[in-house]
Amino acid sequence: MEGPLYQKWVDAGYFTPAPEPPPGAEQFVIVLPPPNVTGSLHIGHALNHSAQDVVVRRRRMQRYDTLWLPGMDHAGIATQNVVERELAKEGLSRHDLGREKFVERVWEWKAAFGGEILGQMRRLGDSVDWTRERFTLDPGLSRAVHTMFHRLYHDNLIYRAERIIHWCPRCMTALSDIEVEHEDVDGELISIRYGSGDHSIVVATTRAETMLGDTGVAVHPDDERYRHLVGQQVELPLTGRLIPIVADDSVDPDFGTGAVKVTPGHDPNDFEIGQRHGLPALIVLDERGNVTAPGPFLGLDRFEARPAVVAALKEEGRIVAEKRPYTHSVGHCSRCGTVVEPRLSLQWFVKVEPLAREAGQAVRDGRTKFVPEDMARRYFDWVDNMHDWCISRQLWWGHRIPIWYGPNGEQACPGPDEKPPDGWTQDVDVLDTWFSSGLWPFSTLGWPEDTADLGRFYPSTVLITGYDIIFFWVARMMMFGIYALKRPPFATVSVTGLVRDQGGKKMSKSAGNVIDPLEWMDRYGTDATRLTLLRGAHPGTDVSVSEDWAAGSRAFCNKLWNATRFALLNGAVVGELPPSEELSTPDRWILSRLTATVAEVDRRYEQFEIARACEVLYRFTWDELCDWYLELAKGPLARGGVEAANTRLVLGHVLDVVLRLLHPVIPYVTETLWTALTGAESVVIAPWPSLDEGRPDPVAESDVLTLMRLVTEVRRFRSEQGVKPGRKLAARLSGIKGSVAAPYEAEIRALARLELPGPGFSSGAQLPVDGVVVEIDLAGAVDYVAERKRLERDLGQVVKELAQVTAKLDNDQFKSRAPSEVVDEMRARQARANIEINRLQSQLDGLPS
RNA sequence: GGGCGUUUAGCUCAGCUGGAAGAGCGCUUCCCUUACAAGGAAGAGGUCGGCGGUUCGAGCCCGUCAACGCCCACCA
Repeated sequence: MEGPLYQKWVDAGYFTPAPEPPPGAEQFVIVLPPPNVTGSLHIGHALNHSAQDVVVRRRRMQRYDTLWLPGMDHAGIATQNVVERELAKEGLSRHDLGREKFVERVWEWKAAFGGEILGQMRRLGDSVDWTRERFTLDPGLSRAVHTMFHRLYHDNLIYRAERIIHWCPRCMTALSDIEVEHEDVDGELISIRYGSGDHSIVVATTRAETMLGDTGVAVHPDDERYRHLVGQQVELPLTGRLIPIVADDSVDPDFGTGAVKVTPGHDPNDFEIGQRHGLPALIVLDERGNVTAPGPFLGLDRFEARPAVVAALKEEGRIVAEKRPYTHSVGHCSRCGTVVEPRLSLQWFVKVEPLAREAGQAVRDGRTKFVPEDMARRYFDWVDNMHDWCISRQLWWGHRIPIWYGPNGEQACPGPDEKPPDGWTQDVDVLDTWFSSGLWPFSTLGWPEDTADLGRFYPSTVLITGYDIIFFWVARMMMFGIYALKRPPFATVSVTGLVRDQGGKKMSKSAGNVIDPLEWMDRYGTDATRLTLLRGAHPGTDVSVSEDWAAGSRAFCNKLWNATRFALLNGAVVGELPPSEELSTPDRWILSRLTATVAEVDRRYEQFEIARACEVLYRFTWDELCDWYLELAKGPLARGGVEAANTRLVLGHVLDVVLRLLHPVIPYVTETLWTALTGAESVVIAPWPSLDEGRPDPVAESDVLTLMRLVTEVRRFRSEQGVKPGRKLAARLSGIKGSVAAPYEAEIRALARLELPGPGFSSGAQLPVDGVVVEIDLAGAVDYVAERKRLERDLGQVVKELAQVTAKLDNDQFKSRAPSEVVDEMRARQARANIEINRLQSQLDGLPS
């Protein structure tokens, strides 16, 4: 039913806000983190989108002016890689096509295969406004990107400089810090002697090949071992070059030999040392990672060059100690896994400090709140320590940098409506994909134009996202939003955890523990999949999911289905409820429990405690509604008359309310059941339940508790005595007259399977409960076979324990106690066991055969 | 190297401001009772990671140790 229902909702326009904001309605806007155009729905999306959908659907039912805007990110490197791989199959590279043709090809790819995830979002039930779908490369959004760049440039917040950046030799582009993943790698620390005799110094390195680019050696200024060498020159092996020894505070005298080889062209620290001491930066690796230094290594790949350089050094007797295993952290390209190479290169940067300061301030002064609050700390860690952001990428897929260069080396940044001077050429690089993502909360609404949507829907109310992207994405939206519109882009950032497997491990393809939400939707249904994830979605904490949970969620949906079916078969209707005085105690009880449920569910939702809300609803529906109320309703329904009419109304009402409460979590099942129950158009646009729809009734609650205790006591007695569930017991309920349970004797008898006492009744067992005594005639009622089996089992257990007494004492006690004590203890245990055996045996003997 | 988090029943996890230990799954026993066997009824199972402290009272607060996990990072 899922597909047609979703289509019905879209066709009816439920997810699209009214053309004009309804008078008096407050806005509720949620920012969808735009998935990559190459993406496919994974379990993390499923959790995140479900959580967002819950919040949005509830607000919509509460009659907020609600917008959830969908769209996709062009995902620069990721997408370009996909298309490049496709071209490779045809034996082509992007250079064979040329820039224009290649970009065309990417657009064709997008039209044919991109955006698969949008269909998957429909499937998941995301109640997004498809009429406002956006893509980061749409003309409007590109205009926003250009405008933003233009403004930042003229505010001196964007600059171009030669810096050491992370370079991916496979993608052949610069990367920002966040596109690099650090991983511990086992390497070797190699000690090399530079210079000779008194004029020599030993340095340590893990990247031997970079020595080809060394232009100095640095030591700590206070290091006595090397003081005499500072200012001198040593010979760089294999090259014959002389390089100076400099003194620099950044050197740790306790690490390695206390002397550092300085490679300003390929190491960020070394670059800074080089700047301080006027050491030139040599580039010895090209953009593919091949050696460019003249000599025998020219053209070798960096990983071929490393052993080759070591071998050559060895031959010259330059390797001092044996190479030592050394674990250190190495950066990898987050897109392709290639080891990144630090490389000096001319790139564009955003000057982050002033923007990040504002972004931090907005959270510090409470304009934007984190839920849970602790998550703000992670955010501060990030915004307070951000480096300048490298935004240029040597790619073709993306927003081209809006800078033009003149014939004499001038540069200009015209605005989106200005023309660059004739004959000038545009920068060939594109912008980091996160640059446009950072504008998402307002570029999607028409900024920089002063559109109606922008006024109506900015800033947004809440952002719901996993903590894994707080840093790069959230921080960037905050910086840009505050810069462009003077207000942070959202009032609340609600953080969800990551989805993990049953062992709490992160899901990854290599670990083979990935759960595919699409497969779950096939096997358990979309609603069960959503419920499974949401039942674990405590704010900010990771969710461990498993098949068991999914099966449990499916069972819940099924339970709800069957309960509603039962209600409809018995004529449940939604209508005006009779006054409480006319209702039975169970009717008043369930209405009272409903009030409590509405109140608690609402409170939990309000605080993003979706898991708690689900739990409360689960408990109410299953334990109270199905296990007790439905059972208690069967009597009145069968008896007919006013009782039955009232019960039908109460049942219809309770289901009406509980289905509306559940709708945000399990939209499809609730839509089907609620429309069947009410005959109304759709639960999507039904009003959110209010407290008025329940009736608190402490007296009914306590009375029904008594009734439950009576039934449960009898059931326990039956179970313990081995009475078959099907067998009815003759019983007298003495003292029930005048008790609160009096009107429900019939219900109690039905639920506990008790018959009226007949002639010759004899009271064999008495169960006192709240002033009522249930007297049961045991004649012929007890299943002595079952009782005998039970006693025999217990007896066997005690005999076994007796046999183990000696062994247990050996293990546990013998060493630490005096032998006489041990013997005493053993005798005591044997005595206790024998008493128990005798007791059980005599009970067994006393049973009728 | 820095920061954060977790540790409660066999498994996965709740437990709000300290006031008599909870759920789901699994397990045991019985039951196809006309909404539901993807179900019903009744049970077993925990020294709340260790140690120390505060308190009339600690799963919850403080200290400390341990194990596990995550994030950040320009340690040659």
